[in-house]
Amino acid sequence: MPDSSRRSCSPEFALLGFLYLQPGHGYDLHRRLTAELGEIWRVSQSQTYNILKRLQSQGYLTARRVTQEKLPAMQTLEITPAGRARFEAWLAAPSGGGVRAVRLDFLTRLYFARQLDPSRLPAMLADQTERLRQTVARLEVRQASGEINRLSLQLRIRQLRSVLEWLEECAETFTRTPEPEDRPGS
Amino acid sequence: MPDSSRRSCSPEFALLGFLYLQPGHGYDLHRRLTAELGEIWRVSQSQTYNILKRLQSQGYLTARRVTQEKLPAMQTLEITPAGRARFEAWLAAPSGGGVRAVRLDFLTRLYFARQLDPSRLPAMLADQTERLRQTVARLEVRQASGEINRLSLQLRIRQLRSVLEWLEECAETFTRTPEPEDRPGS
DNA sequence: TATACTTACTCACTCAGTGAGTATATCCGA
DNA sequence: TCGGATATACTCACTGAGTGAGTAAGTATA
Repeated sequence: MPDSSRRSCSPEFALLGFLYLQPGHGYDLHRRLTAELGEIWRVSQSQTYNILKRLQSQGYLTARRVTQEKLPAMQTLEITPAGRARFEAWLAAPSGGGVRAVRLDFLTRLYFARQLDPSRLPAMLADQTERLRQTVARLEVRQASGEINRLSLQLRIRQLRSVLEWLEECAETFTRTPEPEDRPGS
Repeated sequence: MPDSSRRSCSPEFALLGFLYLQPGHGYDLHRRLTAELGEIWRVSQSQTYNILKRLQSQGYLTARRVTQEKLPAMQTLEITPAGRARFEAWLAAPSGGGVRAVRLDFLTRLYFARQLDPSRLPAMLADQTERLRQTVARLEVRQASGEINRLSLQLRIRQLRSVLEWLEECAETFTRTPEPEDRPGS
């Protein structure tokens, strides 16, 4: 794994989540991913297929070939019980305490929690805030050797603080609009 | 490539840069990387070797086997003219306008520019600031569909703004201490 | 009638990254 | 003195991230 606390560095849980909500096929899942979470995950079509293939080989999805009248044949993907369990575990577990984890993992969890269990949103936001505070505290006492390492550390701390501010704004947004209106697939 | 503007998503230029300054071998380069730029690049030893092997296969480095009296044999790596050119081009070219580019690419360039041509530092900082301002401006007019995409966009803008603040602090640091005292390899 | 787009996917490739393993030498304490 | 920890210096096999081009059909458009 690249740097730190990478539970999911690819949109695998987003894809799993779409299929948790309803079955679908690769082409469509890619479109939904870019439409619904395009500011979070920027993946190519082939990469989407790569991930789906892996999820399938790991037993989280099953595929069924469907021939269509006029359009090319497609593989309808369905989530397995193992896949459902995996997704639920992911959704319930906290995200990491880094910037990246918030930008990717946490935001994706927000997206699904909003649709599946909006009552958990305040707790999720509070937990994440706490986690980030801990990370900041840890970095603040850390000493780096050399000017560049010090600057890098300062940058990371600043970044984390701005995530904390953003989380406050987030909390506001969700208390203002407790019910999601723009449900996907409608 | 993962998300956006990834000129160098691995410490290849840092390694090339170390060898630009003086020849060395893999083990030592990895140690220097973690010591000098450990807050920027967090790579395993084997990954360092992977990158070095690639640089070698691309003709930017040459290796020479050296047998030692008591210690294991090692490969001394030397930069080629093509490698020097590549490094110089990288050092002179601007970094991307994203957070990641600053955290990785730009900071690494700062590290080397400080040693090789400190007079360019103010210009580098100014250029990078300008680039980031442009990115912010671009994102501010962009509209995202859906609450989550909007939140993600707001987060990115906040992140960029905090990088801008950090750049100001950076400029201060470098005007206060124009001469680097902690040169490596001394 | 040509051509360009949409649907739906496949393939071959490079790069990122890890974790364990190998082999030798030195140091340090019981 | 003997055994274990640590340092030097790499290697290997593996999974996963990511791209870009290609394929093959139907459908709209000019």
